[in-house]
Amino acid sequence: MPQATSPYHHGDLRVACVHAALELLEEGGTAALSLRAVARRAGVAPSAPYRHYADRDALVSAVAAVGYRQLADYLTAAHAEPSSVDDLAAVALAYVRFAIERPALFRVMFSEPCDRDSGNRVAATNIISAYLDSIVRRCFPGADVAALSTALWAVVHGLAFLHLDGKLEASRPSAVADRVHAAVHALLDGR
Amino acid sequence: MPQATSPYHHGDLRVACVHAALELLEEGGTAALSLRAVARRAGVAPSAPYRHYADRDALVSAVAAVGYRQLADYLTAAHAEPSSVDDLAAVALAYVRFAIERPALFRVMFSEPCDRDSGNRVAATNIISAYLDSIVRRCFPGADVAALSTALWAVVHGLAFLHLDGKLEASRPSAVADRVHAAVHALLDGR
DNA sequence: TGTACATCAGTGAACGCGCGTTCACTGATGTAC
DNA sequence: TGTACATCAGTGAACGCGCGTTCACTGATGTAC
Repeated sequence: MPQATSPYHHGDLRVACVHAALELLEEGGTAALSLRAVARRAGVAPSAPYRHYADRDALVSAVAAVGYRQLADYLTAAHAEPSSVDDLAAVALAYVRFAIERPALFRVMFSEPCDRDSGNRVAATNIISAYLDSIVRRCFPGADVAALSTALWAVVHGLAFLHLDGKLEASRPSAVADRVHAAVHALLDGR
Repeated sequence: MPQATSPYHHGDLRVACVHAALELLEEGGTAALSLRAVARRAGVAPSAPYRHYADRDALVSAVAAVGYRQLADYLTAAHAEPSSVDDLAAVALAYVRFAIERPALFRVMFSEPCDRDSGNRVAATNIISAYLDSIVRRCFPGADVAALSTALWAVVHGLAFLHLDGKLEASRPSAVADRVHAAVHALLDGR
């Protein structure tokens, strides 16, 4: 009895590799992400992934792209169409939470420029940019969209990294929530 | 004729290692920073650094600490006592420039929590926090210092990383300057 | 001032490791007749 | 419907690499008498 979806001969190693990579990141951090470990985890010879990915970087880029899509989903799940500063704070918190909950994936997504594999990664980044732009347009009509949108992305991105890197204490989720809430309000209230 | 300062027998390997590490980061990025490479660059046996650093992490922490001090100097050089939004934008730009000019060092400074070696790194981080707090107190009397200070750090830190990671185009210095300027003003004007 | 000794920074060889990547191969799948 | 063949996903052994760390050592320095 074959699996419902098995596009190729037997396993779909292409996506199995990405899943394996996500698991490895979750369990062992950035350092745990090697082509050999991925192959091992997928139950396959070390050379097998080369059928689907030109090299390590290609796999990493595929993983990053999946990460972007998941982040975008996470944000829109927090609020599809935020229209108040409080809504915005909720989205900001979602961004920071995503980073804290999946630190290694987050680091993979935001490390080194978008290699050559621009297509995949840049496109994924654009989804987030577009979402941000639409928020700014809705919440702050008349504002300089590009400037404010960049500024807001920077705020949440900075908060995410500062928590990730231990510059801001992140052990208690409520402390994180309070801090993000306070920061967003400090910047945007009365605007 | 002995060197002016040579605390130990001949070379001061302790600081030579840190200098070597800084050079390696500058030239080859984060990946180039290994204990063996540092020893090589310092013209010394691979095991020699172990006289001064317990392990690789200890060296990396020392490097990060130096980076923090340099960043603090860089910021105060941009403006010792910023008192207007424009002054603040200049400091923000200095922060971002530091990251762009020394990306590998910046990444070393802000990666992974402050290990055990808290002393050195946390102390260094605190210098930056204190500087920020003093700015906020001077520029925005009556504001929630902690919240606004965190928010501002997040903004500049986010801008730094987004440029570093290629999410914001950073090839033309003037584009970076304009963007940072616009972002800071978008957030703080009329405050 | 001169000798004997302790200290300890730096040596060099060796360890075991996991990595990325290559290569000739095998064996199941799908296609053409 | 059945056989012959091409395709190509996955195998497994091997390559060369640089890494972090250890260990017994050597040799220059500084100290005690």
